[in-house]
Amino acid sequence: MVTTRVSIEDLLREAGARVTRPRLSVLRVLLEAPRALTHHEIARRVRYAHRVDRVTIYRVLDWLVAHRLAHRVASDDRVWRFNAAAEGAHADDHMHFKCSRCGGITCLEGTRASRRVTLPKGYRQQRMEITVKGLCAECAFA
Amino acid sequence: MVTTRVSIEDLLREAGARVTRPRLSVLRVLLEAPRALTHHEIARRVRYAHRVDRVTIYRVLDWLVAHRLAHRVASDDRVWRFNAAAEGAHADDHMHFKCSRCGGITCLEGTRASRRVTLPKGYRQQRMEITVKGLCAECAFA
DNA sequence: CCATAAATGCAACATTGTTGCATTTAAGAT
DNA sequence: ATCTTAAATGCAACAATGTTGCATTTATGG
Repeated sequence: MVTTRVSIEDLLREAGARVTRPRLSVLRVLLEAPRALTHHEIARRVRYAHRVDRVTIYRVLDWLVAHRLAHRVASDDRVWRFNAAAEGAHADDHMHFKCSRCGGITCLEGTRASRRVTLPKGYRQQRMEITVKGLCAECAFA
Repeated sequence: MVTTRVSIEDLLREAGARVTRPRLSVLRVLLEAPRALTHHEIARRVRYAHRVDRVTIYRVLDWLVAHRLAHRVASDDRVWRFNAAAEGAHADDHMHFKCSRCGGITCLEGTRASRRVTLPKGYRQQRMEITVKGLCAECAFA
């Protein structure tokens, strides 16, 4: 995704936030990433440009998620991953893919993670989370 | 599930393990639980009877999973949960349900978590993990 | 009862994330 | 351009979950 600095600023401003260097950097990193990134990966990329505290990055990520500029993706390795959701139109109802070799997580655009299921008596269904496990193109090739 | 002490011993012995008090206790706790338990919940129940080190419980759980006497279930709260799999026949291919209020996780017996999905070019599918979110009977009622 | 490998307990460490609080700063007001 | 102030940041300490190294204890076969 190609995004100029100006439009990243605009995204933040439209959300009603102060435009700060940590926010610009984190959002830019997410927008440029081809897949969901962990806090660790984000911090590494951000710090490559300039120093930002880990706690600040956690808080920026929380803020981005709360303001729907990013998605938070769970995984079985107990580490949150984050995706940019610049368009805001990114429905939160698709499957995710997790490579069992490199651990990378990507959204499976065009899939639907919703289906009515027969639950035990008294249970109420709200939504569904589906993760497809396998090998990504790079790991399958190697 | 009703299980006598003798049969729990047999389960361990058949798996080729020494029969020790921590293993008996942990497996018994899992067999008696109506849903998947966290390490914390297991430790609390085991220690109610006698003192066992946390590390030992982690190692017993690892051992049970490796020997297919238990299943390990991931969740978005970054905490592993464990189910007894006494029959060994418990296919590892069903959906899970997670209550968004109490956090409890149960297996949805009779469901299948496998479906072929169209992946990006070069990707290879191995399996699928499906979690249905909602309210369990108790929380839906309250 | 003995020998021994396996299991346990303990302390220390690792990773991921959170909280409290003092300091700095973006952005509107002057 | 400067000032004011709430918002954002940085830092230190803490919390939860899980792992590793190693000395001690113990279940089991002989």
